[in-house]
Amino acid sequence: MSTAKRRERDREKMRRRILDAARQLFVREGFDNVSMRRIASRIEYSPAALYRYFRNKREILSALREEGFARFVERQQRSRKRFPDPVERLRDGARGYIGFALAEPDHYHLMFSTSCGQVDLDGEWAASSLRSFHMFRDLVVECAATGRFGEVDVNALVFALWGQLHGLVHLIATGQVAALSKGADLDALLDRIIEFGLRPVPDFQQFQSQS
Amino acid sequence: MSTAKRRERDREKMRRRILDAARQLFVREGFDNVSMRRIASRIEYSPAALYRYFRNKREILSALREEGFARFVERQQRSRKRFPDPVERLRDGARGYIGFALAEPDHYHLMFSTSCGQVDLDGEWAASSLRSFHMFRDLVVECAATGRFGEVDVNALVFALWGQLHGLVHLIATGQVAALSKGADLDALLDRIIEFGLRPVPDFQQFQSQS
DNA sequence: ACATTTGTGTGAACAGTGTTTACAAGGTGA
DNA sequence: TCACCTTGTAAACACTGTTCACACAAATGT
Repeated sequence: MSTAKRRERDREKMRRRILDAARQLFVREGFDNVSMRRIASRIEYSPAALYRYFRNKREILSALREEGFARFVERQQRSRKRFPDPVERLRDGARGYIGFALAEPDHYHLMFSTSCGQVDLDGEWAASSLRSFHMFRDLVVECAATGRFGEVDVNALVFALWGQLHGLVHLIATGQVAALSKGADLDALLDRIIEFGLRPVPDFQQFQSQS
Repeated sequence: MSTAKRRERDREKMRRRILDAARQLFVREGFDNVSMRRIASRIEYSPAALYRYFRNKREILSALREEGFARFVERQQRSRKRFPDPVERLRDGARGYIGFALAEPDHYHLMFSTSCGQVDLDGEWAASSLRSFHMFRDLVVECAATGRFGEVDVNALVFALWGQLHGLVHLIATGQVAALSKGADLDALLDRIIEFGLRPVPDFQQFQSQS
């Protein structure tokens, strides 16, 4: 009776072991520089064993990405509760995004950089990625409603802000910001960049000053 | 006497043939999915022959990237002459950058996407990439001088604008803009995004209206 | 003219890759 | 006890990037 469930658990345990081994290796050496044989030997199994749990190497990466997105969404949603002002949340979200890329570069790279060669909008990606996209979109809609960004088309605003964040994080994650602005206070610099990106439109009147 | 020069020319011709074959293949199938054997067979040589002209596969990619950057810089410098106003040039540069990514996705991908796995700041990249970075930086400095972007630190401004552009192009190049905003007029959307990204700071007075 | 050096192309091999397959062992359910 | 199903494996397949000893031709030195 319960053997089925125990076997299910064992199976999940094995998947975990594979994923953990794979993540550690991928992160340290990059997806392409890690072979199935290495992953297998790290958990002391034969290479073919991995194929009982994952269809192929890419599927291991996909599973790790999925986990990364889950962690990311969770992290962002925690901040969501704390700030009532949507712009404040956007600011915090940007910091969180950058912080995530800096604090967990392993997950970040797995999620966004690894295997850029293939643009994969084939389902697997869509599932977890679309969720965070919609989260972001909703937030931007709220921000647009404050008038801070003028009458701009929401679609344009979404891509402008998303692209901005995405690009900045990319520059940071690839070390170009650090390399090209040596000696500067990185945290302060990032705050200035974020603040500039969120600057209100010229004719924005902030009428909700405390009262 | 002239035999040396002729041999040099022949050598260059051979390099060209290899590069052309490699580019066509890389672009269509991605760096990792193209083998040295395929490149070789496409120009009807043995695989080992390629190693007389390039140290390894990565060096072929590097050479192609170099060419891509040359084309890019040249294209941007042409626009540079046409517009006296730096902000206008920035706008045009952004359009040019996006246009380049859309019109020559092969070069674009070769330059920015391919082989993201390895962050390569090892000389080869620095040479051609730094040039276009400095071009961009100079332009931003000019823009900052107009006051349009307020008193913001130039460094922050550079990364804010660069990241913005970089991220946007990435979203476009990976098809996410097209996919997520189906049916919208892409050109108009992009213009709105660019315009939003270049919006002046709230207290900017445009005192140079014609006169 | 001859000998020698130099450059170019090659087949075969090496060490590695992702993945498949035929097969063995062992627990599960009837 | 018997069939079944899952898990693990060694061996193989068809690749990969790269190297090397070797052949051949053209350029050079004498």
